[in-house]
Amino acid sequence: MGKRETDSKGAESPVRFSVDRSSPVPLYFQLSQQLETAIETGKLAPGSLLGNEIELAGRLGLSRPTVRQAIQSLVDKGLLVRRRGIGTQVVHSQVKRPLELSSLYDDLEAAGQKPATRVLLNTTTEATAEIAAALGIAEGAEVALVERLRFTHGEPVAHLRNHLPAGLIDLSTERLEETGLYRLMRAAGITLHSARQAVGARAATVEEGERLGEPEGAPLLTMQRTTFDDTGRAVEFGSHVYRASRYAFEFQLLVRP
Amino acid sequence: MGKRETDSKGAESPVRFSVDRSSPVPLYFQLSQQLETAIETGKLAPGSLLGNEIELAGRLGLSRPTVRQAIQSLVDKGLLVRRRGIGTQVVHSQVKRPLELSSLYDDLEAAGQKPATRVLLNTTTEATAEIAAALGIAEGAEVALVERLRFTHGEPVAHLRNHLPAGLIDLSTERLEETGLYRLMRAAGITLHSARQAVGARAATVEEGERLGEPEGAPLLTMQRTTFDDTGRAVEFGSHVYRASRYAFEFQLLVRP
DNA sequence: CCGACGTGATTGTCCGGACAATGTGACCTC
DNA sequence: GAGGTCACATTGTCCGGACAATCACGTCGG
Repeated sequence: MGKRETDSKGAESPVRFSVDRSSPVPLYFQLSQQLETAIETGKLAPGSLLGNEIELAGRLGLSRPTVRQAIQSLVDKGLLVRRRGIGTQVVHSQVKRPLELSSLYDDLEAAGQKPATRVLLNTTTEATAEIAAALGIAEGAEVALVERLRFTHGEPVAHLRNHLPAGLIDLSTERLEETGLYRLMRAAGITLHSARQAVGARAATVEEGERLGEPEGAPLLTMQRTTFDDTGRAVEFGSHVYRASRYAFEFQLLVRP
Repeated sequence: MGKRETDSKGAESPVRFSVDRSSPVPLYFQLSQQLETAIETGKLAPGSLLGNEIELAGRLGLSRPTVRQAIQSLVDKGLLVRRRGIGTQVVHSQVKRPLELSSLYDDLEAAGQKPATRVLLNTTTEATAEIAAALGIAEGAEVALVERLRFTHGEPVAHLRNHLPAGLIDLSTERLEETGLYRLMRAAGITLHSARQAVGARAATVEEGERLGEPEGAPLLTMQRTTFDDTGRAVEFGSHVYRASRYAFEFQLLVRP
């Protein structure tokens, strides 16, 4: 298919933006949200120019740095591309989410599935050497241990095993069956910052097969993840197993030059 | 007057930074690189404060916006955390790479392995419906097709199959055996922008097992990836298979609030 | 003794301007 | 007509300043 599209550059600012100076929401954020909405709804066509920053600033009654800040945030999101001497263009690829640190629960819910959780285990134990190393605590220290089965449409999808430092949050089995672990942590005031992940595959053991409804030797997706909050403290270590026949990781990622 | 004696912040600047105004390298970038180096080498200890922006600007002979720009770039990388009223802290978790869009070749090379490539196929073919949809071209259109085996230490690690729009770059078999595909594309002036990936697992077929030295039914990691350049054009569709016993995806990701 | 309050420190937001670097397109020369 | 040259448009970088928002901590009052 031809890449060339009708370069109708005549369409000058079909979209009207405005900011509310009495709002506590930062001006650049108001603008970036309006821009993002216009892009997502197609009001700003892919490939179209955005109009130069100075004129845009003048039209909105903002300064150029403020407009630049708004634009930059969308460039960081991958929605816009700046070209010196040309202007700022709307990227016309299907950018969705640049791989958020989301729980499986959120993933499934976003995919329109209705996730359910069965808590198999909710207790405390002593950290093994592996767990202690991942969480940065002493071997033998007390840690919370949660094992869950995650279902969609009544079918098991994954077996989730999580270790958390003792006393970090209150893990009620009821709430664990209602929502995802990350939501509970965020609700407890923990600000997640980064995670280190490893994704691999292996054959199912007999026990794993029984739990997940797969035969022995069936391929399973594995993920191990250590999550850190913004102080650098490890707040969670997860060791998860997914049915490869039912689940795959899908994500979008951006290039940061 | 009741001057404050608790001047604890004064002892917080053991590192000296400097900028070269005659260099064509932007000042904020010079500073951010020096900061990054200081963090990586441990000269700036994890958890330590950075000294407030105004003082830092004055010490370097820069303006505060410039210093802020340098700091912000490292905050975006996950190396620093800003706290209003407190200061800017060095994160003390082991941040490595926030999941770049890298080729397997670069991954292996960075891991200290010595990757080798054998080109199995380097030709053109007609796009199937799946390929056409992934690349956004017409079904039956001509596409380049490359199949490679990737080795480390003489052992096969992955089987890579790539489809590219016809005529995008010149795919010489020799260069494909020397380096990775992404490097060739970048060298051809293509600026990679984003990619959509799916990672899953499945059991090896007989043929796959023979190619990779695994028995039939062995678990394999699979990845499908469509890569886009900054105009939104799809430049590559890859369908890859990795030996799960020899390879796993490892990466770090950041939370973008 | 303990909580409310204020104060200082620091980052967050915003402004207006200046010049540099870069890519496009028209113009000019050969 | 082909190719190089130059003006123009646009983003990139940088400055100096101003005020607001937020957090830690010491002080004061109950």
